[in-house]
Amino acid sequence: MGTTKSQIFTEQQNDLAQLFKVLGHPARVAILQYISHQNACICNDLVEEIGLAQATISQHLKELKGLGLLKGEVEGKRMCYCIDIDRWNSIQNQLNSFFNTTKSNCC
Amino acid sequence: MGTTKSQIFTEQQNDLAQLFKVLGHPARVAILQYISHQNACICNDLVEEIGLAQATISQHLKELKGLGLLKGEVEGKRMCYCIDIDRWNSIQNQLNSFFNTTKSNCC
DNA sequence: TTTTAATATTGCAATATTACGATAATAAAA
DNA sequence: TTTTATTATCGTAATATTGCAATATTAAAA
Repeated sequence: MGTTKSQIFTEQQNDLAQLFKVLGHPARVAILQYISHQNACICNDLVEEIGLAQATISQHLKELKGLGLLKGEVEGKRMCYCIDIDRWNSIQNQLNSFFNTTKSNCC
Repeated sequence: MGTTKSQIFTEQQNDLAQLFKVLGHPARVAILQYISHQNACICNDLVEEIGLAQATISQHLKELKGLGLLKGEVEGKRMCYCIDIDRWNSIQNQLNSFFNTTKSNCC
């Protein structure tokens, strides 16, 4: 037990839940908001800005990268993380499609 | 450790993350989809439909209720769970507002 | 080459989540 | 009133997540 029984759900349901799950942490919400207001991002800024340890920030960035929401570019010894706007839009569409199809049949 | 450091984030960030988090489980996605296609819902149907134990389904329903997404009506010895459409729309708006404000400043 | 700075990875402790059996609670039916 | 059916709650086991210190990695700077 303790493990989500993914095999009993459709791929679409698992994917959608995964999207929500990655966005379901205030640090990751804050990271996305901060990056979007900088037009660029250096990880060390985030450590000061957010107030979590460097290792923790790096871990959260990894999850956002895993979803394809962030793309990282090496700039010397720094990393510049940016939001992948195509992926961003595609995810927004997926979520809206879920909301719209669900509500249209609602009692 | 193991606990999210909510106190370092804004209320808005915590609330938004909480919304995403509750939606971030395939069983809860499946429950919402199933309810919306029934126009009404009896918990026992869900147990058969989803394939998780009754106690587990009841727990997931509780989380969705906690978010205000579901409203339950007692019908004799049954519960009829419905999606609260106002709350549903309000959550969809919150999410879209997050997506739109974030992307508008993106690099 | 050595040092320095930035980021990633590893290992671990603490807490949270998921799932389910057992049981309680509730209300209709017999 | 007793039984039956439905849903909620409790207790617990298994796994996942969060967070951080320590360390590794990488590349520029000295």
